[in-house]
Amino acid sequence: METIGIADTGKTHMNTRDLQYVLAVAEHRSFSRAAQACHVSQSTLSGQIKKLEEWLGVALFERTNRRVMPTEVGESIIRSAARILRETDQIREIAMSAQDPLSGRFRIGAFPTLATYVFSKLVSLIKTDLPNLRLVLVEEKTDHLVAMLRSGDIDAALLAMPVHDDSLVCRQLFEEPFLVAMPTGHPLAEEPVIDVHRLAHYPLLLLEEGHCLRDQALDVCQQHGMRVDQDVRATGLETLRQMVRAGTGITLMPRVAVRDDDGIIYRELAAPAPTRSVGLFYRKTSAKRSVIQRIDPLLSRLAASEQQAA
Amino acid sequence: METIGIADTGKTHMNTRDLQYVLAVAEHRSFSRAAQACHVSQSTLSGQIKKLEEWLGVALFERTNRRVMPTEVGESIIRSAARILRETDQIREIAMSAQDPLSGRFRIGAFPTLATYVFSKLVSLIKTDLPNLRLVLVEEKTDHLVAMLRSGDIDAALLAMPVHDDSLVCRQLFEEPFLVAMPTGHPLAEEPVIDVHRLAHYPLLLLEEGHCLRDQALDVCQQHGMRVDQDVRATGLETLRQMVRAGTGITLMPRVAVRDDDGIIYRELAAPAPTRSVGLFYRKTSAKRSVIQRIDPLLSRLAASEQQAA
DNA sequence: CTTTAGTTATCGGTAAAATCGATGTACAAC
DNA sequence: GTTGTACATCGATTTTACCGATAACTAAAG
Repeated sequence: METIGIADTGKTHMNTRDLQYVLAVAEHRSFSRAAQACHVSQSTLSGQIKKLEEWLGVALFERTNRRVMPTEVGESIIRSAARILRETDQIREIAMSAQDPLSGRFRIGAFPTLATYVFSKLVSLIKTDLPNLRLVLVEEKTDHLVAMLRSGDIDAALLAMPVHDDSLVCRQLFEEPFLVAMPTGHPLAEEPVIDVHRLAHYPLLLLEEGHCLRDQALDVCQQHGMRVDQDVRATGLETLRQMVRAGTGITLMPRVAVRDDDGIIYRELAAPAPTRSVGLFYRKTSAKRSVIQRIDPLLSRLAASEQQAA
Repeated sequence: METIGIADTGKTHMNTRDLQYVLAVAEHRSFSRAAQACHVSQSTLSGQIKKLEEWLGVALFERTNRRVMPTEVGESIIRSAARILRETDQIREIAMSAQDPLSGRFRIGAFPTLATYVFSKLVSLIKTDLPNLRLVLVEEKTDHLVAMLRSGDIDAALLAMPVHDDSLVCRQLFEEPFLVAMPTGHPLAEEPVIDVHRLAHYPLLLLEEGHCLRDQALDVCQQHGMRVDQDVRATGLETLRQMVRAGTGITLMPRVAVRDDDGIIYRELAAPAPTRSVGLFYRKTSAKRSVIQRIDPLLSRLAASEQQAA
């Protein structure tokens, strides 16, 4: 029969197997040899090719008993089929190389007053322990990070606890005390350890709205009846540090941000010292849990070294 | 379960249907809506995606009850899947547009002493009647054309009959008488119609080996005891014509090649005049039979106009 | 002309896969 | 809690792919 007109074969979709059959026939120029190559019976291969041809409404091959050759359309379609099979191979390759989740991309976020001090160390730890992991670092304020976590824009985030979001789970990493930062010559600098109540006399400099460090500091203030310098809103922790050095006031500073610094004196607070708790957050459903499980101990080591440095 | 490790799902091949499922989920960000869009039940779609994921060994989507989002690998694979579906669409388009065989490529051959005189007319006929047909013309000697026909390098050929090849079929087009071509002033020119036996006195100029016109002329010679000028072997019909004009000798010329020509006189041969029969040859199994059936009448008209011109 | 060896096409039965509908399970909102 | 809504799972059914045997055909050899 001529292959004009559309036969309803009930077939709805193409199968890569069929395309391989087609390519095999095109290559071997024989149904039976192609069938051997595909490890199916000749009848199966003939039948499948026939169905495909009926579905397409065109003959892919011109059959002689001595020879099988592609038709003109067949040639075009064979080229397309080859492209498709290359692409399916690529899918398998993508999947294969992703079998090892440690060689993928991992997007992790941290809020600004932590990110600066943690990311560089995190990067060097990851580089040695998980060299194939492509790390993407995101420094955003906490609210934004939570939104990104939920929408899948990042895989994990270092956040100050607590964060109330049922779709997320958390592993606590370290508890970090706040220290008092003051300019050299400040009256409080005379004591090696400062009782929180002493701070009531000195209005605290804070970061602008939205920074969780601001909220944490505000918490401390409210608990101990401290005052806040309402006129100053620093945009970043380093700016805040400069202000302290310039004698504008004093502030609370998380320990990660503490460093030897001309013009500034850091003093611990007396127990029970106010702290902030940092945890690693990720979606309960995250597909990257295996990566997270590997990163977790690294972060713990990082946390331990922080404690030790103090 | 984590998607690490290779699960043997018995699955062997990818189906475009599955890829459409994947794309639908990626688009609708929901299994149930995707299922609706694909006109299958949600259970089917879930099951198929799951099987695909197991086969690939990676999760394509991260599922929450409120949200479905592609994993990192998922994104890559979704892009590949989109490319594959585009390509399968193209296959269908190729097949569709080939439904009309009259818009394809048609490769036709003719032997040299015919091609020159027939192809130009054939082209103009096709251009008006089958404007979408892309015509490829091949001028080769008969043996080569037969080989090309058999191997599928051309779809049809105009050949001098008979051609003995069981894989080919033939439709006779026209029977073409040979005329005698001689220089002006030749003794034979005095008669309006020449009896074949008169030619015995004048050795015939012939084409070189391999040309079917040579074989045809040799046949005529043997049948009527004519002689051949063994020293001359023209490489083409126009060369032969120049030789005749130069007075080198006389020759037989098929009527298609006859034209008003200074220095040459053509004379018909007395009945039963020797002829050559030209037919259209194509493979029994040719996928282009529908095109051939449309070209056939055009060739007949061409043949008729030849007869009439005489 | 008959035989033989090689090809593709076809048929019936069987194994496997896709599908459906119903149900299970988890989560979020109220 | 309760309800609503999502995805996962299960068993029965339909559809599909597959095989083996065989038919139909061709080319070449006897």
